[in-house]
Amino acid sequence: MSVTIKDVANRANVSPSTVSRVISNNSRISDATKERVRAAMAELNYQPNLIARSLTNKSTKTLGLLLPGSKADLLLNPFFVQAMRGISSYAKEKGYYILFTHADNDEDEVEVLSNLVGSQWVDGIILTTVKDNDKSIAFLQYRKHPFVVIGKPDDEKITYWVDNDNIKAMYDVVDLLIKKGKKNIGFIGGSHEFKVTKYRLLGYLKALKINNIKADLNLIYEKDYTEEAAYEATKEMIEYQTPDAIVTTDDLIAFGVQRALLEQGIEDVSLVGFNNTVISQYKKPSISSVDINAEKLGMFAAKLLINQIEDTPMETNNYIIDTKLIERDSTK
Amino acid sequence: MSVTIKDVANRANVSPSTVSRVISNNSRISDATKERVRAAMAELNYQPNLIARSLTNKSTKTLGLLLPGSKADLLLNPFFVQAMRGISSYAKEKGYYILFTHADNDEDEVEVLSNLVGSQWVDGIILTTVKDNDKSIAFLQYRKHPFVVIGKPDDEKITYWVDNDNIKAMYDVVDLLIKKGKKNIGFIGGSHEFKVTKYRLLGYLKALKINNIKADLNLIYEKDYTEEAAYEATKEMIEYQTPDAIVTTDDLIAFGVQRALLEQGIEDVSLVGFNNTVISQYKKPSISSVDINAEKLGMFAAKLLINQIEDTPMETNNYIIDTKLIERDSTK
DNA sequence: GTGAAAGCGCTAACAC
DNA sequence: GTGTTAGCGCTTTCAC
Repeated sequence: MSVTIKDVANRANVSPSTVSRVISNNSRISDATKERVRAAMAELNYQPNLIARSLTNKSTKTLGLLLPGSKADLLLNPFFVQAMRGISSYAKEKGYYILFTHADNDEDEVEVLSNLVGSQWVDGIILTTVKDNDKSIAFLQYRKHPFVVIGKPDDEKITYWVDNDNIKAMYDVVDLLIKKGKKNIGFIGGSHEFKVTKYRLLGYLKALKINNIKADLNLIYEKDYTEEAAYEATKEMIEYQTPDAIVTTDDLIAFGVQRALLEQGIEDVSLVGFNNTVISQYKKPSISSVDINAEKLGMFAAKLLINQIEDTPMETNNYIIDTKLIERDSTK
Repeated sequence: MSVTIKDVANRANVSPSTVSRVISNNSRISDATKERVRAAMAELNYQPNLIARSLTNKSTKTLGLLLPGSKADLLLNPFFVQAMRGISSYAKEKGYYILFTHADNDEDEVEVLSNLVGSQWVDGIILTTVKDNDKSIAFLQYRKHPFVVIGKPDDEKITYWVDNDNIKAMYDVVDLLIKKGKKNIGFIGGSHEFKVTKYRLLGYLKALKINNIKADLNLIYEKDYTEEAAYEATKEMIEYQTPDAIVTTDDLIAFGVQRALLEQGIEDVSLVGFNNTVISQYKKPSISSVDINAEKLGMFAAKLLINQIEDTPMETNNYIIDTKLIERDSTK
């Protein structure tokens, strides 16, 4: 049997409520008893039962982290891992635990959330992707459960979120390529279903427009988030016309593009990925990539969520995290 | 206010205990009332409060996953990520949540564990590394708290654990190299502090012995788990003598070795890593590596732990997970 | 400044 | 079969 607040109370010759007050550092307790209680706690090696505390407080000091279903490469994508690290660090600092869970597929996601929320197991939830018309966001909004998403949601005014400025990030990349003399720039993105694809496409289009280059729909592809889909898209694109640069929305996609290019013996096409994965620097040629600062995204997500849970006044409902193009041989 | 068991009871005109019985599918409840209660639950959209349930049951159906401190590359090492995936899948299937936490450094680790255990927040704990004279294991043993470790512990009879057969895995690698005609084989491992280093070194020594090759201490290094340390070790080793093969205990180490070799213009030294990271296949030349099946390690760790928690009779206190050498250009 | 008592939502022993 | 009751360990009114 573990030691409870009652045991401490007995030992210190006070009532349980007094012990509770000492724990929460309540002011109107005399220093003398405070000392006595603390001593008793130390002697008995008392540790509060957080479950019991959670039940009374209706707060578990736990954040739910939902990783998306379906994507087999989920945990292989360093983005999630780095984000988790940021979340975990900040949460720990603030005394929160992280409940880690994953959906088996897209349909499963709301189900998982419903259990998490309904069971009252977590004070808030962190979503790691945003889709068009996101069912999970809709659900959490409906349930009025605190949450934050990594990615810019539809209703950017209401929802709490953190994201990079994806339009600008891609704009800068394309603009740079144009300044370097590239004129026919292809775009290969992941599924349009993901917001991030959309915003990066917008940045691409914007850069073309400002530089008076007409967008060519035959140079724009939005397929799956896989190396294979990107490989196929590239082959198709090349059949129509070989661009002098290709920008992508993910390193994984860039890998597929590079494979297709090399196979065709094409060498002078610039290439840019996103997420700055470790592998991109080991490719031949090494691939330039945009570092999205995932750990910082995670940290600030945790921050927004915890502030929200604790009703800390906030000046904003979102944070924009800076990005940085890491140039390598593929854009030299 | 969320709906409680009482609300359901009122609605169905039964007592709370009856509702509770329906939830746990207790046998001696008439089908009629069962139906009525179920209907009420559905209408009210009732979801049990797991915190309350945990308090009475003294079980949270949550597993604590502790990731080690200090190592900055913690989450970058795909081993942990893959293991997490295996753990998470199995746990979910069995209705358990995963509480994810990390220590900031080695001293912090017992502290974190103590809080986790003392707060009664988790039913069991998964440790992801084992050290010589492991403080965390000692602590959990002392507290008699269910736990399982990934890695072979000192007291392999008592503790529950999963691991690869690291002696055999390395033995097979070295034996294969010898069969291929290599005679001077170097060993570069991570810190001796980690059990895994020790076992792999044993496998290395065993293979040499069986093949009547005398071990040469100048060809054996145990340093940090970093690319840099491996790079330095290799340079030192070469100064003494260039081996015709080098085996390592981690891909990261193999990368450092390869860098040193390439810099010296040495090309005919076979090289083998461990963990079969994605990067190893993209290196030039691609690096052969032992796949340790981390996801399976995680799955079986979860299995052992949950069985232990639920007092399911078990025929064993450990599982040995198979490994597989993935041959690439570095051993061709 | 401190204690008594009620209550958080659930389960389980004990009645009937 | 079903209801009554006590209790899990804590916090928090409300007394004094």
